[in-house]
Amino acid sequence: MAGAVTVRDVARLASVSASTVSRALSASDLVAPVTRQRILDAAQQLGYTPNNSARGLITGRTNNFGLVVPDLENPYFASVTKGVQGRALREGYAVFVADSDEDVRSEIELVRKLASQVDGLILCSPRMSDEELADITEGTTTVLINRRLPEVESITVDDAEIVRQALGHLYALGHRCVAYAGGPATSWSDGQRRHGIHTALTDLPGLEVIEIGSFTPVFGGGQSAADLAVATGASAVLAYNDLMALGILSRLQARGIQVPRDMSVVGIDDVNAATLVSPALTTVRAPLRKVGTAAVNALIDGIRPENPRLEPEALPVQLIVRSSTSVPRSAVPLTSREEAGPNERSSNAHH
Amino acid sequence: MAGAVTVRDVARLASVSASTVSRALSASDLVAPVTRQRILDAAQQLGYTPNNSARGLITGRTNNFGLVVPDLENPYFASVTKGVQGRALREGYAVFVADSDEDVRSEIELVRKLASQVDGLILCSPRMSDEELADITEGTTTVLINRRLPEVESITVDDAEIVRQALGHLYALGHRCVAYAGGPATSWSDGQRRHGIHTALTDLPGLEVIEIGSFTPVFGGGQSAADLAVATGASAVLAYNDLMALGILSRLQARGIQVPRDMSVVGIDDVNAATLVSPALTTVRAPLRKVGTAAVNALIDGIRPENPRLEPEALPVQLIVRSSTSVPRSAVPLTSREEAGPNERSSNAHH
DNA sequence: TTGAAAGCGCTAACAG
DNA sequence: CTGTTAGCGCTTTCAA
Repeated sequence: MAGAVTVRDVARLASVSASTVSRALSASDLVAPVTRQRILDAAQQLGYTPNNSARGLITGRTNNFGLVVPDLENPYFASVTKGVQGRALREGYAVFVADSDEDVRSEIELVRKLASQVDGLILCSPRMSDEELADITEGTTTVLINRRLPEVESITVDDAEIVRQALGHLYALGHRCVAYAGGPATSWSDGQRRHGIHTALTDLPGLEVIEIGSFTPVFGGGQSAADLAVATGASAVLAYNDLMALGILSRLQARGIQVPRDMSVVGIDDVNAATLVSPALTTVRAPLRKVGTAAVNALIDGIRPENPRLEPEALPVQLIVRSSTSVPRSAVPLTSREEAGPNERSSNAHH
Repeated sequence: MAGAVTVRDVARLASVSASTVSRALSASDLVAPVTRQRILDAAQQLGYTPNNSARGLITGRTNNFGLVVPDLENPYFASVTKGVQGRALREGYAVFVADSDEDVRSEIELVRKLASQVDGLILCSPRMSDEELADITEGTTTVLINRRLPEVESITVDDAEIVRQALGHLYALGHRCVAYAGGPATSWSDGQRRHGIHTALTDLPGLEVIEIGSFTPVFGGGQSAADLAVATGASAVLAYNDLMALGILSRLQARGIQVPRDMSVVGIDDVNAATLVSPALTTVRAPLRKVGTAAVNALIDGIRPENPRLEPEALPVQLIVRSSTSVPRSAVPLTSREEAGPNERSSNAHH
């Protein structure tokens, strides 16, 4: 297609054999510098481009990666994709991106289709079951994002720390009753976060966290969650992610409930849109692009284990304070504290 | 990698020759139904997956497409990518996605890298010059998005109609002085839109459109544009795209200028984020995903010209009225009455 | 340091 | 309808 020019053409022009051309182009130190230069010039002159199919056929490697995400329009995955993309490219890999549209069946299909033509696969929070996942990744170097599975490499963020920082922030502002609007019940991250809440509570005496349910982790889910959050009487709400938090913000505004005066809102991720709204969203930033780059690094380590580039187990996060949080309306002035009994109320069990 | 099982293995198990297996898997009607079934069963049983490299080597086709976009985190391109993705997949193509990070050099590099391993390339508003573009697409089936170039297939939206609808809407509300916050001067679309403004004006007597400059087509660009728009005394502002409109909204709010009471704002594209803010953004929807699918269709037509799937020259658009536009403050009530002088440029400029 | 030869897995003539 | 043969463009032994 692109270039009908082959190694043989280059070889002829450079007066060497095809194999020498091949060597000059890959294992460059196996050929005499002069010859090598001559070959390079010839290749340049002819506009030679190696045929990936032929190369792949014999080496068994494609220099391609595959990435499967549930929804490219979700800014979370857009950022991760961007991270994967950039890093892969810098390492000489092109990447297939596939959008499963949040659907398990197409997810499986995509993995099948891609697995055969990549050196490694990055699966971003796939919906499929552990068994399907284990089954389908068999024989392909795979890295999971935001999900752990024995035997499979994975990249996650520090969910416990996310919750700790979010809750710590609200606690410091004086909030003592916080609603948690959770993500999908099947979500691995959501599980981690709910667990993190319980851990965090031991350090935050007097804090009560009310779990108001599981929601689809998008704008609409947040809108539904908002009313429930209000109904609990909480002075602040922590959402499973920014998209939900944005939905909460929107619904609250629609009801005339002022943020942060009447209700503080905290998101998770620090998606771009978090700064597009007003009040700008206070959130715990997850290093989304870095998640992507780390996944690529892990993949490369899996393929070429020589010089592994180490990554932390769970990527660090950071609270970003913006305008959607403040001291609660009912706050006790800092000077004369101690109103609610210390360590009195603790988290209610999830219903 | 994935399956070391080859056509020969399948052939052996099905007691046929390799070529029959090959035929059964592609030109299915060239082989006896019984044989075919036997082969399919054998393939299934062995977990056979065709080797794309080998197939590509001989057929010269890869069944892959490439897509180059400036920024995956920009929701505009995210949507286009999603469209490309979905359609390509349905047609049996996997797609390489490459993010050029708005950089010409990497754009060129990406095209080079991808061109050799795809059947077609979709280039989304590339920054490179016409010459570079023409040069680089030489020999590769290419479809351009939002840019026209002789000899190269392209998909665009109806920019003139976008402007007509946006301006028509504002005009109908009673606005007579509108600021246009343009996109990059080098942008093909922006040129079309400015041209569209002049055309539209002939149908909208008494309307004045003030072009306030060229801005980077993102949130920050909108923020800068906002103050200029206010300074013109216009009662409404049309932005080059939604991201800019969102920036304008934000800056206006920060200055205490109420939207839409003091100033109406109209965006273009109807990106997801347009509904995330309040007031929700009035905008002219461009069929972003459809742009992607149309590009894929065009690519397929270019590759297999047998049964072309026709697409309109420029994709249709639609005004979406939300809450960021209203009658201008100084509007003349429809009933009659003269409040401000005719042909006024009543403004609420704050300096 | 280089060349000759072999073959990766598949498909496309061409016979049968 | 099916088998045989040949070869896509490249890399990689193995000799020289």
